[in-house]
Amino acid sequence: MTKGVDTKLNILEIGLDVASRLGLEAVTIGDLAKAAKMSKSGLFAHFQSKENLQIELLKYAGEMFSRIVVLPALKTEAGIPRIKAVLDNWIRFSGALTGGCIFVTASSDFKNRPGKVRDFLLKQQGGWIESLRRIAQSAVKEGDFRSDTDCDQFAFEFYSLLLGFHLYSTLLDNADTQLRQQAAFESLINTYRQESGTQS
Amino acid sequence: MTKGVDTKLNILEIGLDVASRLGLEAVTIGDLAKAAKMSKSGLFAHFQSKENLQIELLKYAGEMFSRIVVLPALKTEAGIPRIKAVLDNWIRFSGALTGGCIFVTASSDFKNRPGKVRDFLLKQQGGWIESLRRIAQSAVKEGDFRSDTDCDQFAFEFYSLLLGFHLYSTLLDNADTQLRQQAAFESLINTYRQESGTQS
DNA sequence: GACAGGCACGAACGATCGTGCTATTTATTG
DNA sequence: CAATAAATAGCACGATCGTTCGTGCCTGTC
Repeated sequence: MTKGVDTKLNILEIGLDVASRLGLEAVTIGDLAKAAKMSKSGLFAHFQSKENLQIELLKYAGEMFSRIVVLPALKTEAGIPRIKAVLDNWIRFSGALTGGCIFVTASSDFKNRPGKVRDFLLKQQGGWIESLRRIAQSAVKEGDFRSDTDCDQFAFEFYSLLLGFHLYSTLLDNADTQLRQQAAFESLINTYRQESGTQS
Repeated sequence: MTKGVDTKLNILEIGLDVASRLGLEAVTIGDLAKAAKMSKSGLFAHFQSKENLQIELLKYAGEMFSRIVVLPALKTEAGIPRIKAVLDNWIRFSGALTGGCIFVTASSDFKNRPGKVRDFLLKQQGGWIESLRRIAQSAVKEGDFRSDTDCDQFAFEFYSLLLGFHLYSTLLDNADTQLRQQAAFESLINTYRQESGTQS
């Protein structure tokens, strides 16, 4: 029973990279089998359909996302430090895949492709935005953000910056992107910052 | 000579919508032919390859983009009003296609697909960002933006907001997205605004 | 009324798509 | 080591992919 699991994880690992590059819909059973050095049917047997494979890829990526981005951030001091941690972790997660964050790619891919994959992706994205909202809220409670902060608005603006970073760093290979992202983040934080104590 | 051109424009019009929904790579000659009520071969004859079709779609979309987004903005009063015009026009352009802005979709689709299509898209995206930079620069000259403004940085942050809006409005069907976008835009503008005269 | 060119069509190509079946090999267990 | 179960491979399927080719229909010119 243990051999199958290993193989499956290997497939998912490889598939994740392919999906991040070419898109979740463009992942082909044949290509994936070739990349995993397996036969088409041997690989296919692990999933029961392509749709299932796509969902399992998203699930696998979701666990990776929690492990790398969310959970470590929650162990970081609440408030602005935690938000900074989310940013750094997200960039690390996105950089770990050849084609960048698979959720961004998949969102573009499935925005108009109804079905179980889209439904699953929507749930994941909803959870992610909700996480951002909660982290902003903890920053309010901590006194780092102003008490009248619209946390959903913050989530929107923060995620937007990530999307901008993602496009710049995957499509255009602009060398300054990291610096731009850094500057934009600090500017965003300053917009929400509670003006107590020293201020630059 | 005029019949062929008409047909071709019709194909491009339909293809643009399909490409905005499913992605530029997922546009299938067969599907497109069905949508245009033509035979596969009849449609194919207008282009000489799929790659060519994709490039012509981008070119067609680029002209539409200039006509709807950029040119009208340049006729608007320079400075913040012009920037606001770009924003409004972009949202209108994006909303005119079922799947949103085709360049955002295509960027995700071709970020790791080397070839002529990607090269062409890159040139277009470079031009667009350059336009944003220039418009920001004119806002500096007009005295609306501070004189130490990093115009490329503004372009990055502005485009990021558009990407955020795009994802929220195509994938998630959040009702508040338009308001979020509006608030984020004003917040962004205030970050760059020259503090001369009255200020809210 | 013969002729030309532009335009669209149907049929067919090799390749590949996702997905079943049936063996055969490989692991696990008694 | 034998028995059993799990994992993989081989092969074939109908459908569709991008592309080519030959043919016929229009429309206008001499």
